[in-house]
Amino acid sequence: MARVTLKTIAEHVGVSRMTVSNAFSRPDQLSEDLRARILSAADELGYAGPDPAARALARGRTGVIGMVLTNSPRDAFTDDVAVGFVRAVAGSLADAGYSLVLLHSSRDAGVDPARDIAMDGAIVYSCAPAMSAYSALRERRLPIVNVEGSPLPGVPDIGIDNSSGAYQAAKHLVELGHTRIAIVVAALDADNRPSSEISLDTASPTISRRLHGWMRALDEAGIIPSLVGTPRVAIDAILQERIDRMLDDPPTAVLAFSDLAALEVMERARDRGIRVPEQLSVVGFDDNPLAARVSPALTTVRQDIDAKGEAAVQALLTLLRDEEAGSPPLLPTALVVRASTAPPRA
Amino acid sequence: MARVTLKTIAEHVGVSRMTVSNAFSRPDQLSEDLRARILSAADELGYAGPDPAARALARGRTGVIGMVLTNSPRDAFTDDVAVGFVRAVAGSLADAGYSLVLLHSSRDAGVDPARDIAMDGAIVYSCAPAMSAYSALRERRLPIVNVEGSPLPGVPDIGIDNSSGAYQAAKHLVELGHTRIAIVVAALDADNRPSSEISLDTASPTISRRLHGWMRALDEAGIIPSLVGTPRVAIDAILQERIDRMLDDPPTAVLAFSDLAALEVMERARDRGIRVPEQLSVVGFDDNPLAARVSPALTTVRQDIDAKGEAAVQALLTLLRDEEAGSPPLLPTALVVRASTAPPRA
DNA sequence: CTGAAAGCGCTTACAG
DNA sequence: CTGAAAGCGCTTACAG
Repeated sequence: MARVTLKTIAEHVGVSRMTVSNAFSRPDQLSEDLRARILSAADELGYAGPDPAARALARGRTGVIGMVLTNSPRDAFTDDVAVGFVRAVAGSLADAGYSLVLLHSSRDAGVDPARDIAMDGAIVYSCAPAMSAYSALRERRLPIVNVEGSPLPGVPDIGIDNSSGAYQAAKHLVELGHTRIAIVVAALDADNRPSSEISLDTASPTISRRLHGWMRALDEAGIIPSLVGTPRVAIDAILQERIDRMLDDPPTAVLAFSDLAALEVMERARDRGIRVPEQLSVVGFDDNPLAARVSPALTTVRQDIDAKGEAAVQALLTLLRDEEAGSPPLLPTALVVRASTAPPRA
Repeated sequence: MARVTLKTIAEHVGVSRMTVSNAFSRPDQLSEDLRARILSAADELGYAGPDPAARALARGRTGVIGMVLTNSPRDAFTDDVAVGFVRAVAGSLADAGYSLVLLHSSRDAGVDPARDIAMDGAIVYSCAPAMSAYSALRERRLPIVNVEGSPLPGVPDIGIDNSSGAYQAAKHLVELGHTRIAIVVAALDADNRPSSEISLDTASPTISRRLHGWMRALDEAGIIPSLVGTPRVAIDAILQERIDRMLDDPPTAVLAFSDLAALEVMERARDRGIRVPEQLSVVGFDDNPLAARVSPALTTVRQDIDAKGEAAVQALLTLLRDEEAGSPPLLPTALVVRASTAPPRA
């Protein structure tokens, strides 16, 4: 049995293909009675509706929006903040009738989703401008929105105020009286070295901005922190080992690039009998739902991930309407003081 | 400036459109030299490669696989297990050169992704067979794989052994000597009633199987548990309130449908000064990464979510190759005893 | 309210 | 190694 198409239905009912098309896509273009006859014939013949691929070509619209994540989906989905962002974006997109496709960066088999997947636009999340997916999207002249990335000419940027949040976090430690402070980051290769001795350049725009905020507050207080980091973008064995080394001669306070990293520090401190916050203050970033749950509850910097997702989708929808979309102001961040920070012991 | 297509390049170079097509899609079909000329002309003219929508129509293949989640992406992504599954599937799919599109169930604006998005196949996760997305996919005769769902004729099923895992969990409590046991679930409306008094029918196949396992072990011991549940599929205010009510006159042990629900019970118990495990034993399900982290560490049932994702993708790839794909055996589950369970106090 | 024409941009056999 | 023909299944103006 050949495939059932508009044509099959048209011949069956005795009308033209395009009347059948109208029956599905523009109900107001034909009489109710004729439409009912067409629909019931379609049903009878097992026709599920116009073929989406053909429709996409003819209409020039797919209903799909792509999302480029820093790494493979496997890595990205171990990061709670990234997951929260995907969730918010998928939700807002669904409200607008779009579906979200996850674009991996292929190094693998000849396929490059950013180049080969049919879509109407894309959201690029926390990516270095050099990423190949990025250039593929730009070459296709697809509408794109940049989230927590480095600014690119002509591309709307969405992001939180990382720098100000980090500044508040570091300032909080300074005000508590800490002077021996370590900073724990990813995407930066640093094994317990003073910040004055190593380059603060990192491939991650987000971490770069947080570093900037922390350093500004510490600079103001004349404090030179030590840096603990891993070249990878996520918490890995290298970082864990370096955190351990840091705890051999612990600072009195730690600024971590994420709540997950902060928890990592807290757990390792606990294993060694270093008490938080009495002996070690720890500040996270993100306000992961976990942060309020652990004990001691984590002092951290809150960001509104739902708002970020919504803002990214709104900017993209504006672009899809062929309107200009500027970059909205940075979304606010706020220090949330809980129980993991205290003055250093005398 | 008109859009740049194969034709533009062909005219520019002075070859036919299909030679240009070959340059991109079948490099072995033309001389290296000609191909280089074509590619550089394309580059110069700003041609990003064959249009994916047109290609999809001509090839009958999109490179996209859909995923239907129980609810809106917003709900699904609050569930760690679902997120882990999406992660595993997206990863395995990427390895095979496919991208994952998240399909929401529209009740909203006329679009129904399961009907309207171009894709090569779909994975249906933990859905009731009645879901509209389901029937849309079937009508389109798309290859589909069913995960943690109710069996459907002709559709491969992937799932873990929920029933056996739950049996082990309940058996563990029985062996510790518990007789006053409560079961906490979602997707089942039950406000602290004995299991003998209410129907165990639930819309969730997963919870239904877990219930079956728990009840079997308890039946064997002659124990009638009380049931605490909410009609919604996720933890909500109703469930929290009913858990609170349960703790007014607490059992000595709780079987929870997920680790998150177990944590909910533990937190509420702590708030009231009910000690876990001394006064209340708690068993979760899933072995969420959190489970080992909380204190006391949670006794739970482990499932291998990565294996589940990989199995689903393998089954779908088999179908896409036009081969028969049967349902593999249920993936194993195993009780992991940690610190949240103990014998009841004398 | 209905239909004939042109086109969306590519690929798949098939010839030469 | 290269190209002319047919087709993928639909939709968009435009006439009538």
